[in-house]
Amino acid sequence: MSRELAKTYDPKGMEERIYNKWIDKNYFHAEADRSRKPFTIVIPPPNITGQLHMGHAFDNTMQDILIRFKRMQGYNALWQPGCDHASIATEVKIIEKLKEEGINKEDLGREGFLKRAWEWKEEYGGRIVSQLKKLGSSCDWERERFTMDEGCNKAVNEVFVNLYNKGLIYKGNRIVNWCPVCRTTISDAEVEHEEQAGHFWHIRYPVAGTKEAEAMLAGRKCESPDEKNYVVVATTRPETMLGDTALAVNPGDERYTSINGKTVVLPLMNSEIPVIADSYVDKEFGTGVVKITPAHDPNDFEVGKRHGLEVINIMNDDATINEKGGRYAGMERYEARKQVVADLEALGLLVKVEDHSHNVGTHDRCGCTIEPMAKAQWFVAMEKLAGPAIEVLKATREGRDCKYGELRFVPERFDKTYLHWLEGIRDWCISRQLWWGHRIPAYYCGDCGEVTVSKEAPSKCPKCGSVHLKQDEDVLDTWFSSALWPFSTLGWPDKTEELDYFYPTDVLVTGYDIIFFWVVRMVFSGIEHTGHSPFHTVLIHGLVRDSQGRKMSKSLGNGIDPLEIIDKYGADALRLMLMTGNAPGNDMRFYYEKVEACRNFANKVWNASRFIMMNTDTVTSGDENVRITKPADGDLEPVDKWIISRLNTVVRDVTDNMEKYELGVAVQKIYDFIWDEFCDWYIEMVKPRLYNSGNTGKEGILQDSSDASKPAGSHEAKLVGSSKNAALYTLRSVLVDALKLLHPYMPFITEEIYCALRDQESEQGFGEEVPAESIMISAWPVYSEDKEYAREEKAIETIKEAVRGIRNARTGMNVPPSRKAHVFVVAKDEDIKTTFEEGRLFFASLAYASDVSVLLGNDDTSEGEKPWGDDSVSVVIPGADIYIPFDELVDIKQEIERLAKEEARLEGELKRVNGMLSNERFMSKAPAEKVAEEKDKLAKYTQMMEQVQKRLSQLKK
RNA sequence: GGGGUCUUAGCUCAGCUGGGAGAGCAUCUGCCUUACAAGCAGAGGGUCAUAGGUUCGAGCCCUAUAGGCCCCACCA
Repeated sequence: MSRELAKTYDPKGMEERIYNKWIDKNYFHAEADRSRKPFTIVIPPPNITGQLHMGHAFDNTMQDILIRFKRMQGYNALWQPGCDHASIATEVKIIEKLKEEGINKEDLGREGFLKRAWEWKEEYGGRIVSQLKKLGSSCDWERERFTMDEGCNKAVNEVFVNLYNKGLIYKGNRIVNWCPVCRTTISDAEVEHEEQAGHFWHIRYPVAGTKEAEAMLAGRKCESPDEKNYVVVATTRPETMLGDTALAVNPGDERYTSINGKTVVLPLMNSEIPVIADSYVDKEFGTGVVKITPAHDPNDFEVGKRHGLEVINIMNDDATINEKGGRYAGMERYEARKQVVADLEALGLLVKVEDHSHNVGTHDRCGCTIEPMAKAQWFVAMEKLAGPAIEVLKATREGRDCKYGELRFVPERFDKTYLHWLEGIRDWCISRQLWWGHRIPAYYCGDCGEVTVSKEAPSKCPKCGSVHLKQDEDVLDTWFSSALWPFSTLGWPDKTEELDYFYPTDVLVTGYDIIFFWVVRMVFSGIEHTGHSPFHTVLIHGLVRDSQGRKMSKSLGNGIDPLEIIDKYGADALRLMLMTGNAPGNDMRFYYEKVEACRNFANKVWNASRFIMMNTDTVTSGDENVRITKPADGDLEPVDKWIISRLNTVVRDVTDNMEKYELGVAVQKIYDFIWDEFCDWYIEMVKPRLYNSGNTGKEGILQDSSDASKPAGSHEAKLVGSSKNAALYTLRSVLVDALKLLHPYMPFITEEIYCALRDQESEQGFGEEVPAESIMISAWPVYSEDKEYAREEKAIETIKEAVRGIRNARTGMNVPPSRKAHVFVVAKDEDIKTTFEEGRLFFASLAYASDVSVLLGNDDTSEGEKPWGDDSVSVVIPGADIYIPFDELVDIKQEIERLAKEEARLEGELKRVNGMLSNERFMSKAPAEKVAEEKDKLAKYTQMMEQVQKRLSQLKK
């Protein structure tokens, strides 16, 4: 029974059916198994709030390709899936949804809110997973995890307590990035800097005790002021002066030695503040005097610490001015700025306003301008953790052994990004003023104030015994739990079999935009808690942009939904499109034309397979005993050996490329092999053998046989004519291997065809001893020296050259394919003659020949007798002259022109080759191989040149 | 301010450790050749940004320049 393929490739319905089969068969599942080598990838957990976008499609296609490739190579491949709770992103969405219902989160209270959040998770958490399935992702769904599940929470608490006890987590009052919209702190990595046009306000601060100060305190302009009694400060943020606690000058700045140590009166606030000297101040910049606002600037904070200055936070959490800001209290920060400037001007204290562009920090999520504020928060001390994370990469790069394992980036250039970030890293603020997330396991005693950090909630204060304990209200940065993902998902901190077997994992696949957020943190966490880098390779990819090169974004509305593409073109086409034609780590653009091209390729594969199956059917159907069998080497024709040899090379190269993560290059080779070599050449070459009954002197019809190649112990089998059998067997076996190479990229169509081939009743002709029940668990093809046929490769190349030459000449003269002609091949030697004789049948068909005569050419004798006649088109290829008598169709003038063009081309080649070979330095310094190669070319071109010139002289007579 | 990256055919991009410039799309010319018109056979089209250097040999390595993009950075 054979299963027929539909006429046109149509992924609809097929993909889902196949995916369900894979799930049913449990192919994606991996168990720890000491007898096999593991290969592990942990998925970058998508946010539960997320919808599959092109970035996910790109990222997960790459992972699936690697996993499927390794699985077929025999590795015990685990792709560990799961989702991220995405603390702030999710909380924001839930708040939005509540808002629609007219509820705000405080109404619900913490517990009520969390209940809603978990409901949300249940509702949307599965959506992204089902979308990943549509893409074909072969994740081990039985092992699906969530960054906020019980196990991950256990890991988080373990790590927090552990780091706290080591002094690597601490609570401190420091400047943090405060988002006034989200009302929470964020980490440095979440701040985006953007250049903004702003101003430089030059402000006078009067020296205390002067008449200028008196006037200001009295609330009026000073009449005829003495500039010497003012200190002028330039600032970009005048409103922060409300919290100034000093002015600072450089200790070496002679302009200001006289006022150093004196006090000035802070305008508007009318408090006295000192002028201090600190080397932080740059003499060259601005006026050389800096206002110091320790509560709202990280540098000022440091200066303040050095000089024991008061830290006055003048803002509320929503960035309005608080009661410390005097009469500006209640104003929004930019409104306050306006008012402050106006008031200064009224007091005659504004010297000038300059245009000035400066960097402003914004929150990457909401875009709001970050307010630096001094706050008591939890931090991870980074210096000690960063060291090993730097070392493991450097050691790997320098080829040194490292006790933490290995770590490399592909492409390599990203290790600079990684190192640079780590080398300049500052402590990581991990507490967030949110509810959705891992709550900080710190407990405060209501009586003695003792802080207890503990995995389990303590029942009483360990210091005073009080039971009035209150857990910290804050939750952890979402990346704190993601950082543990490679090992928390495998059971850590428990010593599980999975952890022992699958960890450290192998490859991490992610976009370059996630290196700081996630990769860095996984590496130092992995090393700190497990002693190993969590993976040896980080495969980095770029962004998928729209056709104009813009980032896909919601606000632009230029996003393309991968699910729509899958629906229309199939997941295979989308996957191929994402993997093709772009270099590792580079961004790519999305074009519908590209997807279409990939869909067309799928159709090509589909139809080639259909062709092969149809031809198998015509031979085997109607007679149960007819089988396609593995041909003896002697039954293979040169074309068969040629394609087998070519495939063999492709197998080697593709495997090599994939092992080096060159996925785009690899698939290009598969594509070219299938389309150009297999479909456009091999199938065409083999057609005459399939269609004609009598060919090449070998048996072409069904016959009884007692051939030894008959499968042992089989029933009375009939063999197909051996040439036809060899052709069909080769077609099928090459197709199967090509499908296998393609499978990681296009899993669905390759599975569909593989199974159809398998079902077709001709198992011995399948191409492998025992076909697997699914291509995804079949064995990856391996290169074999036995499959190299150098002689046949060369022979077929020669024929291809002849065919191309003939087609070219015919097109040049506008000869339609229907106009067949006798083709005379005059071979220069026996080898070439044999080549054409052996290939006569398909050569004739490809060259539109009515008949082919192959002669052994002898330059001297061929002069007289010319069976092809004078009015012939001639084609010169290495090793042979080809003549096609077209009589009335041949325009001698045109023919001369064509040959003259060829002569000119050869002349150029000869000039180049001769130039190289006459260059003494080339001859002495270039490798012998290269020199020999050039000598061969010289011989080839010389011969061709002679042929062309001879023919030209004949024609010109 | 530091770092990275790009500049190759009309468009979008490949080109792996240096050894005769490629693909897809687009354009032009023929073909409904019984797997495929989502196809087949051909064709045109590129001083590989510019200038130096290393080398027998450079799209590829080095330096500088111009332009584009990205990331990082506490000069108020």
